[in-house]
Amino acid sequence: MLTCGAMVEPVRTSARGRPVATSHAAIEQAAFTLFTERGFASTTLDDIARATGVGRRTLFRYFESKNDIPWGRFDLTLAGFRELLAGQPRDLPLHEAVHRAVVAFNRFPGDARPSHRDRMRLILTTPELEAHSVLRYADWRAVIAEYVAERTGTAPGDLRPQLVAHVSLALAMTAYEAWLSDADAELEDLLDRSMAALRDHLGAASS
Amino acid sequence: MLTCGAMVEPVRTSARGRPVATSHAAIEQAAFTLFTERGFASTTLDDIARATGVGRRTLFRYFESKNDIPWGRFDLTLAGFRELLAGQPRDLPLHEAVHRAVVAFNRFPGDARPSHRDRMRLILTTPELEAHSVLRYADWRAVIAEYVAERTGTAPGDLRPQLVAHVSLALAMTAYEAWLSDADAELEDLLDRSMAALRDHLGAASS
DNA sequence: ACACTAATGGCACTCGTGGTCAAAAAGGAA
DNA sequence: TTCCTTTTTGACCACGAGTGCCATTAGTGT
Repeated sequence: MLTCGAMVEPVRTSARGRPVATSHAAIEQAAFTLFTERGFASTTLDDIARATGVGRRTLFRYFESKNDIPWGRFDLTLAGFRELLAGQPRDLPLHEAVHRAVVAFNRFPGDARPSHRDRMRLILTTPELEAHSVLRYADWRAVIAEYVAERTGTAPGDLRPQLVAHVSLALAMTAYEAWLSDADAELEDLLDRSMAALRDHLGAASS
Repeated sequence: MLTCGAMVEPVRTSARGRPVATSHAAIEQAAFTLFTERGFASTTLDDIARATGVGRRTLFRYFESKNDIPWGRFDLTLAGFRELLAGQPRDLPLHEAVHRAVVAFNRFPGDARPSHRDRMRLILTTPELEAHSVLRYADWRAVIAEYVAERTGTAPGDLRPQLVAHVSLALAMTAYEAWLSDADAELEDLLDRSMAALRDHLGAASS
């Protein structure tokens, strides 16, 4: 669902003016520590500001809202997702291409696995975040819809692109939830198994 | 996605004590008028309280939050959904049974169509509401998961029930969004077409 | 030293939300 | 009628998220 944000700060255009006092990554880490200690709701923005050593007002220049903090720089990772889709072989069936890109998008280096899991657990088990996340998911879906539209010669808003986007998200969510509840399962396998379960459910041919 | 709330107030057990000053339906209607006039965000709870003629504090005894107002008494309609599922012939393939129940759940008497559409338009085009709605969707999904679990002899939390629930929601969302953007389309047709598009996408047999 | 620039952070304000509690408005019993 | 019980109401208060405004700060370039 998300790559860690790559932790790259968007290079300042000129070196003029007052230097920045913090970074997205710094805020994110300080906040995440507090969230796991006291819980998301009982951590105030004042707490996060104090922990980061920055004014409360400044936090809002890095993140649009408290709910956006756990997602990090998700927007940056969507560019990568777009590339993954574009890089799929054109002769692959559409559903296969989308599925492979989704799987690739959620492949993480082994050492990043634990933190990714913690992050997703926070997001998927905190009601406020669960709700807020649909806005991120919408961006993610848009990337898929665009790709499907391009390959089928339709508009992104048409039924087929939207359908594929929504269903792909449904598969990913199913896999993620299973991943969180089953300690030693591979996310990649779960994505495949979700897809297989869907085909099976609809009584589809083996592909 | 939702039936209008049936507008039934939960009968008071005894006629003692101070009588109620308003009802869910009254608040809902007053609020909806304001929402369409000034927009959701710029309508404050004070506005709604004033329009309904009750204290602001009282609103919270009828709805958990401002975001809950447009959904009305959705919880009550889920009971109906559960019955629709239970009423499907047992010899129907599972995917067919679920699909028919979803279609039936979203069938509305002709005269309720416009208001239902206005309500869904508000919910699906207001970011705050779009986000908040996932909590309602989760309840809706749980109903499906339970049914699938019961028919397949699994637990509601298992992969198959969760998968079917998520995908069913994806289909419904796709249909609803298409319904809102296409003035003269039937929701029922769109649900069928979404399902057909999914089967087609996966290269499934004709059923 | 001086101007310029960009980020910071304090202040004040609105609004949603929740806790507490006295007052209001009914019915029933003496 | 009068008092008691019951239940809802609504006022008051507190807290936290989010936002607009603006003086301050800390750099760079001349």
